[in-house]
Amino acid sequence: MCVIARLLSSRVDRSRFRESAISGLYQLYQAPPWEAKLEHNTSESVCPALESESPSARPRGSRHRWRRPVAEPGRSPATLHDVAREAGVSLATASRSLNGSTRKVNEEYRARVVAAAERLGYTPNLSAQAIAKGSTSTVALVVSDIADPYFSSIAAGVIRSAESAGLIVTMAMTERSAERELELVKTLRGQRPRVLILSGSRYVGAELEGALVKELTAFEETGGRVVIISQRELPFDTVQTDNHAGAKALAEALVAEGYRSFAALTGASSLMTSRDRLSGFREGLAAHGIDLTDDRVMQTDFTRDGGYAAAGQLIERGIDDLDVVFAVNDVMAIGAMSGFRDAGIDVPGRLAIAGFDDILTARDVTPALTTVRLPLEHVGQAAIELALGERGGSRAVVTVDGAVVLRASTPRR
Amino acid sequence: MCVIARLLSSRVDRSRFRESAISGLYQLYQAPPWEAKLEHNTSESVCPALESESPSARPRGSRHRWRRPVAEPGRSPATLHDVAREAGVSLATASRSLNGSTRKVNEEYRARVVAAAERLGYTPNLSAQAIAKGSTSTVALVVSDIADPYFSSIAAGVIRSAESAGLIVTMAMTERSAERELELVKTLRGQRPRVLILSGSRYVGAELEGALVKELTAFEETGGRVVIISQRELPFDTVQTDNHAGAKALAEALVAEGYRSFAALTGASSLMTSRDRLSGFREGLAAHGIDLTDDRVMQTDFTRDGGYAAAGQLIERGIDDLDVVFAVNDVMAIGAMSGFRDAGIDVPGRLAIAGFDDILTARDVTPALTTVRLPLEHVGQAAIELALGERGGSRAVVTVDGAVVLRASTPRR
DNA sequence: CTGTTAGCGCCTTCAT
DNA sequence: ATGAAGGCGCTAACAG
Repeated sequence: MCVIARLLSSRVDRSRFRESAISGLYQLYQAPPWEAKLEHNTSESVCPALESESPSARPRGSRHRWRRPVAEPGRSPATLHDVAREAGVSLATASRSLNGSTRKVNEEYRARVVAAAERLGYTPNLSAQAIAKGSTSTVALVVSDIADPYFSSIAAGVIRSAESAGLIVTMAMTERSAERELELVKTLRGQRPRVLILSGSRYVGAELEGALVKELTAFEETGGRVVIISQRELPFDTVQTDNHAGAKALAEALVAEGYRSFAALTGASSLMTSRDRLSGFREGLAAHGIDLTDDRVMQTDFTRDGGYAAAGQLIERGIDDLDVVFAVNDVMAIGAMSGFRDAGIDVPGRLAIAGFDDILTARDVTPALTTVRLPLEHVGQAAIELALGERGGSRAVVTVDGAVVLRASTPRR
Repeated sequence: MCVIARLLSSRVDRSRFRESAISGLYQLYQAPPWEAKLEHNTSESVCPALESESPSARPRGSRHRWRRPVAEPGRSPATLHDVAREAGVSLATASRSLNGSTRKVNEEYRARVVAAAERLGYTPNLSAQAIAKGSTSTVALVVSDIADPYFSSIAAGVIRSAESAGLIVTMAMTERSAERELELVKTLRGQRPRVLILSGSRYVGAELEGALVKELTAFEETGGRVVIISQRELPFDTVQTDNHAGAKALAEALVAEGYRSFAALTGASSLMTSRDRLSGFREGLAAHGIDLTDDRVMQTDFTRDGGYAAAGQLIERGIDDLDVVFAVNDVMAIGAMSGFRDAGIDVPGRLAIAGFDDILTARDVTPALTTVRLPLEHVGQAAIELALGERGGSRAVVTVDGAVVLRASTPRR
């Protein structure tokens, strides 16, 4: 039988992981974080993939090893030099026929070189090329958390555009820490990327911001391009989302739909994105004479789990006087939705809910989520275009507007 | 008013985008793909973020430019040489005090160097370091589509682990094309990464596989590590998910829950992941004397939209004889769920549904999705550990098992 | 412990 | 059109 107890004791899978753990890193498997996440959803049961019933010949969840003709791993990659020698031409000719821009090389030689390269499995060493010509073809992208659909959509846009421009993308995660962000920027600068894109909310009154700006400025002064995605607080080219106007529009739309009593779920007060959206929402309500008082604003993590938790807080506070909850982003809204559902509160029957971003799954939850649509992939694309466009003597700011999307989570009332 | 017509004509946002489009790339904004996606969900209405009502001073959705003291962008980054000179020491000393492993340098000199570096905003050129010491500190990760939560979770695991090991991750997307995958591997090899991780389903009978294996083998023979995530078809270290057993377990669990009449949604028959899961599921049913005939297997895209479309196909075929639908992955299952919902079919009342993977949002849809849990972040982590572990004379295969998670989408019946 | 000097793999004038 | 040689930024022997 499949019982909750099995899951909560988390014995089931751990044993499997233990076996498959890489020596020396064993402790990493002791308490897999993904198991911890299960705690707030106790209405599920887990079956141990029925191994007990399938006495498979091959042991599962373990690490197998068998002989393989492994080559001496000391050999190093073929170099241009090797190719030139193999083709019986000079280094310069090889270089020219393989990567040189203006083809001024005898077709026969060229063919010989290409053949030799093919034979040797030659791939130009990008680092060497970078250092020789003094410029790379990489884009460095910094996001808060790639597992968050907001960022993964933006990243998809960035990567897609970058690739079609022949650029390689390197990515780093700040885990929403300003310190880490600064540190990452420093590290990434070492790559001498052509472009450095910083995605993720800016912080208010950030003391590290000075250092960050300094770092980014230095990068820009030495030929790099930086693009910020989110707020226009930093003095660099920016793709900005109009959080304030979007939230305001949403508020007004909700009022138009008949809602009168609001609550809001926000992230840390230091996150500008959260702040702007809340203030915009407030302003929209105020325009219709509705005051969103502080006791109706719950602050939690800017994440799905934060939203889930906030739902609990709100329930504790009492929801009798509410008819709709606005979460400053979709993942929070969806988390809250699950929270309400697990608490037996009907959405949207008892409480309507709205978010912001229009992440991919917003339309797949039930009820489908009312939100402010942001064309996330295009934001990423716009960032690349901005970076690759000619650099004017001035700063460029692209403002992307949101569009309110009313869905089933906020029915007319 | 906000009416569907506004959305379908897609005039609303396009005008905004037009303004914010980067010159020369205008056409990219002509028909934003994200608008196209709206078509199959006609039960929503979009408001134009009320700009008509807010005569804001600053024009929205446009590109602003204003003067900025832009430095001559010709300057190049400070080099170690510069630092050494500035500090009045030799190149070697500077190198040693900044990056050298064993600190064997006079504390006073060290301080001087560090100060000079700070003053000059020096950052070591990673390319130069790479080429000088003959090894980089990057991990190249290839995924099908980073916007897919399955891959973004794996990527998060990879990035997190890599970063804590001091490695930088570069990422590329195949968009599920075998050709592109091969091409990307060739390009990425040029980075001379320490590790090359290939994520995403393998293909059956892939004619390009030979070339891919050749490329990867060459990479490995010259000191690189390659790790495959998915199937064990390729002769390299692998983190494998036991798709067959997981799907089989799910099938048996569903039978145990009282289900008797099944349908399945699969991806392209060339995708091993899809194939394995289907065959496992079939086997699980067969064990209980249930035959999943071909007319009950719908083949579509391995994506959310594929699932959505398949729901339509299934409805057209008729669902009277079905009581549960198994989709070979969660995004398809969730897409199908939306498809059924939009068609007015009650899930799970009329039709139950189950997926595979346990992506983050599986528990947030309503009803929460029954699935086979895969510890995705840990898969990414395991890949890094495998790659960074000592290289044995043999191939390593880590098999990650799934655990059936029964949720509300498949109530006992 | 510090400085000098070769390279690392490649591109790019500069002659030829 | 081709080849020889210098240099990109840095590290790693090697002397001192």
